[in-house]
Amino acid sequence: MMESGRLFFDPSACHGKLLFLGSGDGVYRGARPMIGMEETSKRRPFFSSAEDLYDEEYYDEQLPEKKRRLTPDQVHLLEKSFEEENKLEPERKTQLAKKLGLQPRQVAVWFQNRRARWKTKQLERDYDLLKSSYDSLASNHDSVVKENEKLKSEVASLTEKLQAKQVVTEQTPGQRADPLPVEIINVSPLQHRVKAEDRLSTGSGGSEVEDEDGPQLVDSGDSYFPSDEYPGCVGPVDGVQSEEDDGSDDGRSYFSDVFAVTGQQQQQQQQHEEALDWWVWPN
DNA sequence: TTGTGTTTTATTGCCTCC
DNA sequence: GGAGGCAATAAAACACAA
Repeated sequence: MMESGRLFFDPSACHGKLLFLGSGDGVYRGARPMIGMEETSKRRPFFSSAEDLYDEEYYDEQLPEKKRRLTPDQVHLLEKSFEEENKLEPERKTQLAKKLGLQPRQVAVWFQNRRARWKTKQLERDYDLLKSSYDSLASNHDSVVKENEKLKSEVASLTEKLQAKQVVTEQTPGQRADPLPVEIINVSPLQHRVKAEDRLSTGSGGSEVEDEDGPQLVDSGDSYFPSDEYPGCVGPVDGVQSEEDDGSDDGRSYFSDVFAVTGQQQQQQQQHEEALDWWVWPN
């Protein structure tokens, strides 16, 4: 029994184009064997037993150039080896080839194709992770928009009440009757709430909020979203910083400090990072 | 049985690294 | 320049529905 060719064909004979029918244009068209369709009746089933594979008689009837699948045992060993290290050093290639009764070239090709399959799967996994991450962010965004709408309507309602109250005080002698400043109508809902509360609680009439463009809420020591009133809001507002203020720009989401990350999200993040670690194969 | 889709084995050409 | 890796691709082998 031949050492290297006992299981399958002799791949060394397959590397050239001599065994293949030419396509006529000199261009290689793939591993077309020199056998006719009548050979199909001699096809070996995919899951042949090891005994069959060592049966010389079985292969004597086969033309050597026929493409064959590896046995489950061979694939198992190759998979184990791939798990240990997905790249193949020359020495390991030779050892594996001897062990499996294959040509080193076949082992190398198997690893090459296996890496390609792994990469495809990895891309699918990465896509799924990114998609779930996006879905989660989109969901958060929706809830923020709804909360914003709710706050806006609350501000409008409070403004109406405030104006009504001022009308009453105007008609009452001895009371201040300052007209509502125009700016209070135009500021963002959050700032609006701050200004209104400043006026109502301290009576100072002043406000430290000057910039209407950004969410620059000055630290007053209090949360503008009392947890009992706004259970959906996590953490004090003074934790919100503008991007300019934030010296700890580590590339993470701006919202990560505002919205608590769920356990699931943390797990997904960790999985993704592990996946990316895997992605960079060691050399 | 047959047509069709998927998986596996293998080749080719290009690129990078030493 | 040779060795090895990867992407693209071909074709055999296989699975499966009609």
